[in-house]
Amino acid sequence: MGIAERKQLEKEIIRKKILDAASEILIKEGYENLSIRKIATKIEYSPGIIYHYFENKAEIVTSVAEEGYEKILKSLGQVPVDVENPEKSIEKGLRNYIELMLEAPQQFRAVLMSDIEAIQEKVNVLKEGISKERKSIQGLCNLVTLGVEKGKFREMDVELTAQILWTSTHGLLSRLILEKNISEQQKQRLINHHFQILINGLIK
Amino acid sequence: MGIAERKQLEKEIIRKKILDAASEILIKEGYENLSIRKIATKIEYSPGIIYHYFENKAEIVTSVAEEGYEKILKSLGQVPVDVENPEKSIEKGLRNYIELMLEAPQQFRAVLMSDIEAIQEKVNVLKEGISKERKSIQGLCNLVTLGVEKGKFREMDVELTAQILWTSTHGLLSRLILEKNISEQQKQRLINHHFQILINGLIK
Amino acid sequence: MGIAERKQLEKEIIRKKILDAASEILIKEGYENLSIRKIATKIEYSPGIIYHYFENKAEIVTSVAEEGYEKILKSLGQVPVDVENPEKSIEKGLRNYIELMLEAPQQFRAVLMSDIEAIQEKVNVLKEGISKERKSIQGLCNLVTLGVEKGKFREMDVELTAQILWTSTHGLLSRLILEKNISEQQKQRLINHHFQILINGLIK
Amino acid sequence: MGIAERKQLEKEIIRKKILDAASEILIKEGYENLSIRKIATKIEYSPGIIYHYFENKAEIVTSVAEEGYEKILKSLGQVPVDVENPEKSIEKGLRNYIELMLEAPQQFRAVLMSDIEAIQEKVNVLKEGISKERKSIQGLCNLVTLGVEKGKFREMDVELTAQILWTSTHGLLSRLILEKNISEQQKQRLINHHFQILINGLIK
DNA sequence: CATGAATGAGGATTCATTCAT
DNA sequence: CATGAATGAATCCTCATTCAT
Repeated sequence: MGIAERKQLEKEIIRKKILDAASEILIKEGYENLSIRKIATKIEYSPGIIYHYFENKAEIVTSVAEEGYEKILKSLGQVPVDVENPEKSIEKGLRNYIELMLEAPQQFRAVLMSDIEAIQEKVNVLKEGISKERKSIQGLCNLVTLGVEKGKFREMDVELTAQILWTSTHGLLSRLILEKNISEQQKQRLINHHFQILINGLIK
Repeated sequence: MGIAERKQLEKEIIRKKILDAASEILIKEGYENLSIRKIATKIEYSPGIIYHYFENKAEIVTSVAEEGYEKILKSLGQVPVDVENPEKSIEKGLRNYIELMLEAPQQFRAVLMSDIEAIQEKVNVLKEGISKERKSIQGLCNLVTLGVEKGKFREMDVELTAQILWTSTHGLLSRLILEKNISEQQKQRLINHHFQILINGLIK
Repeated sequence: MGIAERKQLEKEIIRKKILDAASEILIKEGYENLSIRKIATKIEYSPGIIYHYFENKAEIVTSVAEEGYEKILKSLGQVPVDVENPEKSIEKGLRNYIELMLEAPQQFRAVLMSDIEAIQEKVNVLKEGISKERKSIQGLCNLVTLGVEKGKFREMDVELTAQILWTSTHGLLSRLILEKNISEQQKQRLINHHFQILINGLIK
Repeated sequence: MGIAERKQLEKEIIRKKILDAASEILIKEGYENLSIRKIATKIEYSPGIIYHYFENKAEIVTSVAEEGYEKILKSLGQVPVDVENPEKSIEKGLRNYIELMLEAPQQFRAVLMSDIEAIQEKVNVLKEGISKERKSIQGLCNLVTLGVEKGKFREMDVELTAQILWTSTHGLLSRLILEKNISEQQKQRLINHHFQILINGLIK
């Protein structure tokens, strides 16, 4: 490994450190409380140094959001496909997603509720043809297709269906995150009911 | 009109001015960029005067949110009930709601996507028993009840159903607002599909 | 009573109201928290009106201090003279004073620890010949004179003695007021010891 | 001298500058008129920078007070002990103290007449057992003990005596500081008389 | 490469005071 | 006589960013 390479690597490591610190603050304290100084303190470097690795604060936030989005993607993709009961796989994947996000609600907010354009570009999901770009949506598409082919689901536009499955779940999730004081039991009831309606909405 | 009355009226006008300014900033620049100073500049008064009309910033934000929420309520309540086809009334009401919110997207964000406690207290919707407090949910409940009684909808918990109808729509709406560059046509396709799945999810 | 007179009287009443309100705030919340607005709210008038009765805030504070000082004076003068044991009267008077001030510590601070010139002019006590002006010091002087004449006290400058009796007591008192967390018992021990030393300092 | 050291030194210098500026304002204008902005203007820096060197305003005030308190301590401790005549050492120490404080009257006020909790914690003197904590009181205690042992002073509680010696002197001093227009001669007469009474109050 | 001092602008509030009504 | 709206300056403090070292 040449010197240039090693330097590049080191640079990557610090970048990672900064992003991790930012992520942690975002997760623990929310976007309003994220500041360059806090990041610097956390990584035990000076505030100035951060500007060697990132143009400005916005770039950090965007990068964190990207990382967060990767996580989201994975949660949806990791579910093993139950070929006979694709609706079960859909439900499982989305439940996975809900659980994961409820564990890091501030990150969810940062990624999916912020209005920073750079983030939204990375995260958008409603465009026609998006299933070719986003693996998460693609996964849902595959499962829907399966359901249709098996004759379990109604005939319908597959991508649109995947999108609606996702936006609906997203809606429930964002309210679950914003509304405090909801009992665990009520949460579960809501989630269960959500899937009852959605899955029933797919089935013939 | 007496002097006292006129003064009262003038006071109301300035209050309104402040709220309008706040609203405009909220709509154009989002919550992060709302400041007392900005409001003052907009209405061409000194910052201090704002505290004549409002206790503090939170009260302003809350008031704006309340106004926004009133709008939301109305959109859901104004739909005439089609007794024979409650699912049509549900869809109409929620479509109304989507349209209205798409016209004032930042206000929607301010009210329904902000994490300000004072606001959330006024708009929370997931609590068990909420249908007794919120007219909007109550309206949905009535329509669902109707559908069940008519034998059109499956037997199910009415309040939970109303809540999920709302959160799902909320999810689609919030993504429609955050994702730029979606064609009008795609928007309509998504909205149509959304209701196809949801309504189908209710029906026997 | 003529109209002019009655108006004068009314004016006095409001002045009194303002001073009482200011006094109450001073006593309860201290000088730092005294504001024109708070006074206005308390007397249920508008802030503006206060400037009809007083030049500015300083004048109010000064007036309150004067009132407070009157109180202080009285506490020292009201003790019945024990001709045979003037040292007992001295102690009683000063103990009276301590007790009174401990009940209204903020007022004590406002009057005796503030550095507002106008107040200090009314309250000074160290000048040579002050015993002719200040009844309180005069009272102490009389008691000291009595002690000297009876042959109980050492021969000494009477006015200086009265002044030192007062400043010493003032010193104890001001520390008692500023230092929190002193037990009642310790307070009493200090006060007792204070008089033991002082009185012993007078006696032959 | 290494770079780090020099930087450290420079930092100390600015800290000192800030404290000096604060001290000066305190001395000239009193606590009510001390503000971060004023300090910044005086040292010709921006207000923000002050927060590099101090957590907040309170820390500045506390630091100034500490400095002042150090002075006080020294004045009381520097007097050589006259074993045969401890009363002379007591008087000398306290006279020292008076002189020193009269030279920096507003600093005295800042430290000993302010009601800022953080300061009071550092200078309180009336608590039972304080002689173990405060060297100044401890010094007085030693001298009093000496006097009692030599049979010159009456038998009495040593700590209480030290405390009263201090509070009495504090009382005289604070009045000397607050009352303007007292002739130098009268000042001296008062101080002399003060010690005559006090010392006589100790002696058998 | 890294520091950390420094700035300047901005954040929410509070206040004494003035003045048209 | 009395109001109360309005100001302007002040309060403490925080922040993203820059830049000499």
